[in-house]
Amino acid sequence: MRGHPWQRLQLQWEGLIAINYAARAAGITRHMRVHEARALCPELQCVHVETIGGDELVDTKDRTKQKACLERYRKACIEILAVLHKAAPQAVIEKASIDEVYMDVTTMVERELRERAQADSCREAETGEGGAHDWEAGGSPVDAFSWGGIVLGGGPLDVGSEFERRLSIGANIACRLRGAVRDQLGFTCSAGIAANKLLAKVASAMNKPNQQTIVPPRAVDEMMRDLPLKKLRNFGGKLGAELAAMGCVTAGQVSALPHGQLTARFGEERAAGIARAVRGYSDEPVQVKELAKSMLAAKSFNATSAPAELDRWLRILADELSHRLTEDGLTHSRAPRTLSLSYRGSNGDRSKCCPAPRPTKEGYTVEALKEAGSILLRKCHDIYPCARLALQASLTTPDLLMWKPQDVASSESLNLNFVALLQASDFYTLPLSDDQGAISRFLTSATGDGGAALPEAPKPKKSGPQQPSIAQMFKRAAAKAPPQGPPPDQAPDAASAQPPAQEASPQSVGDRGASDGVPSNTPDAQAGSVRSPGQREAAQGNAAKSGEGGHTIPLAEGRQGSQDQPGSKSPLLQLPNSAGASLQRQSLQAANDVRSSRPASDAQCNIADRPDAEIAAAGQTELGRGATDTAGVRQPEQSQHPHTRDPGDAGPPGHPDADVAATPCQPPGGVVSSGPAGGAAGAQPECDLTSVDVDEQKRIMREIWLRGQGNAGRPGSGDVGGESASAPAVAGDRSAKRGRVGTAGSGNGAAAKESASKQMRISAMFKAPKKA
DNA sequence: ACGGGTGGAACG
DNA sequence: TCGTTCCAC
Repeated sequence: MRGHPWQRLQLQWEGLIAINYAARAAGITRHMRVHEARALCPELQCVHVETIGGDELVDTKDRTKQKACLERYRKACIEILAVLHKAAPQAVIEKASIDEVYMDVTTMVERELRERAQADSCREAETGEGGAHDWEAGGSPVDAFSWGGIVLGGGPLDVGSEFERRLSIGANIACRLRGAVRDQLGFTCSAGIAANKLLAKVASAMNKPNQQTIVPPRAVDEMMRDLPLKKLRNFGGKLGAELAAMGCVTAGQVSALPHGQLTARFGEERAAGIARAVRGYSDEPVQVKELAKSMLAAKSFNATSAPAELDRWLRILADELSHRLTEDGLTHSRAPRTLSLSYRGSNGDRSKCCPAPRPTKEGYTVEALKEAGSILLRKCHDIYPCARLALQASLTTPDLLMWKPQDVASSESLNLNFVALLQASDFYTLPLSDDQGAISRFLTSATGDGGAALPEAPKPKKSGPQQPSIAQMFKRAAAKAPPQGPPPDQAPDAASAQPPAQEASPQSVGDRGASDGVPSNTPDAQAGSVRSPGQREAAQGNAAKSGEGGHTIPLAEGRQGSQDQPGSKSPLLQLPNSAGASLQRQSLQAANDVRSSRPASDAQCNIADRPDAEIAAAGQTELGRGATDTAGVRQPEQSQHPHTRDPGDAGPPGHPDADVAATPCQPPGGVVSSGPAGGAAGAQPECDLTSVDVDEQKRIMREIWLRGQGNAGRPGSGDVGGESASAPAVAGDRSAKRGRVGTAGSGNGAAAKESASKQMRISAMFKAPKKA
């Protein structure tokens, strides 16, 4: 609703689906009909969700002909994530929903703590005065208390408590983040700052429009006592109903239940989980999560038994899905694994699924998907009368990356986690633009051919000499961009000379949209603007050479003369986000998977609600990490009620407090490290694609991708270290950067093996989905 | 008139 | 491991 009168609400068909706070104050609620709402507020303006299908020229939203399209909100979500990444480069970010994120800002908090300590000791040395930081005077880089937020249990925060000092820094961060989102995108949000995700989420909802709430551990008991159970995540459904049947409406009431009653009803394990949750304890880690694992296009309609009707809807669903899938493939280098058709038929909701069809050289066409859907549909014998159809694809995880968890900077010393939940309820009331968006355009311009908007696919031609190498493609593209691109004669050959050091490009392609405060709505810019933490780190490490927005990846094809010589430079491509981004994102995911098996404390932010979303954050001490903590910070606070810990002395079975070997955190040499080794490993890019037109970048990425797909079916193609230009190397590990791409040759055997195996997985990714 | 998406657990 | 259903949000 940015820039629009508060009266505007969002409408879907006849019902209101997003109600801003001003309208709520007027008594308008969700699901109200327009005329009902207007009775309460005559000047009310409603905006319909964007739709696809039907006749686009007739502006009337027709439920019987069109389906809602949420693309705008997915894009906005990506924009928000990009802003958060930029504003909090070290944070672990978990996208919890389209308008919520959790952020673990532990490392940022600890860095701040270290800097303050350092400043203190400097001052002490200079002035001879005491070194204690003057928290209240705000002499720190960031004044701890100017942006705090609402402190539960009564403020201000206690500067005598280390934990509360951490919370205050977390609150500063949350506040800065909210400001960045608001300034750059126009969305307001709320936040909760607490010791774990559970508390942060609850807190973020406590003071709603555009505020943030801090939960010091001392306030938890009171906070939980009267908290309605439904406000607790996972307690809103059946579980909540069962507990209600046992006479419990608040979390406190459940806490007060006799021990045996819970276990009798739910069993030992589940009861323990419930008991912990209602007391505000949680050790669920914040996990790097930004990529959707599945995609769904669905439509409900009046029950019909006409096959042609279903066929028509199926086409519309396939159309939407095909474009989303193609876009996803291009930006994240992955493909759908399964395709499933869900329907509401005579026996209720059912589904059928099959391996996803492989993309043709047109990418994912409407036809391919629709055909697959039709086949599934024929297997549904109880489908008529049908009142709903949904086409869903599960996506492969691009496990391109095999970084060890310890390679990932953000996995270091987690003593305090923060989660930011970004909720933009106003999200759903974004004004419509004149531009209907890419998907609509596809539909209107090419009814029978959803691929019309895609560029002409190059003939895959068996890897003949006439097919330009990937390196050549990029080189040519770069050469075609004279204004910014390096002179053609300076773009070195893939196998020979080293390029001159790249100047840091002022801005990545992906940054352009958000950095100037003008939200960009083009798919290209959007896709490019997301950056994983890992990618950011890599970008920082190589900033001087690579340019901030690009990601350097080694080129797989062709022989590389000096592959195994230490310090030799492998030819590298400078890609704008896309493939490189997913690489590192995955590695972080892997790291987090590991981390989740040990005790981790978390904190969380919660950004919610448009005209004002909100951020919640939580902080807490981590248990189970000892002297190996790389930060060297020993937490004295464990007795101070870190809320990831169980109330009792002895943790219940499976409690994370159990001994867990601490994983020493090593800098990811060559990837994140900026030291000599890392610097050497970071070979110069062959050409800087950030200077190339975005469309051209996409076209190339698409070609690479399709090439890989095309090879998939051919036996023997796409092999590791092959000479063919089939599978592009998309790798970011150290050994690859040393030029060991695709070979299992000399040098460190293990490293070579690792590299080879990685290469294999990369190739596999470009092949057909399993069991195609 | 609870529509349109997501993610995850459980189960055969 | 796969296909399917159910659940929660």
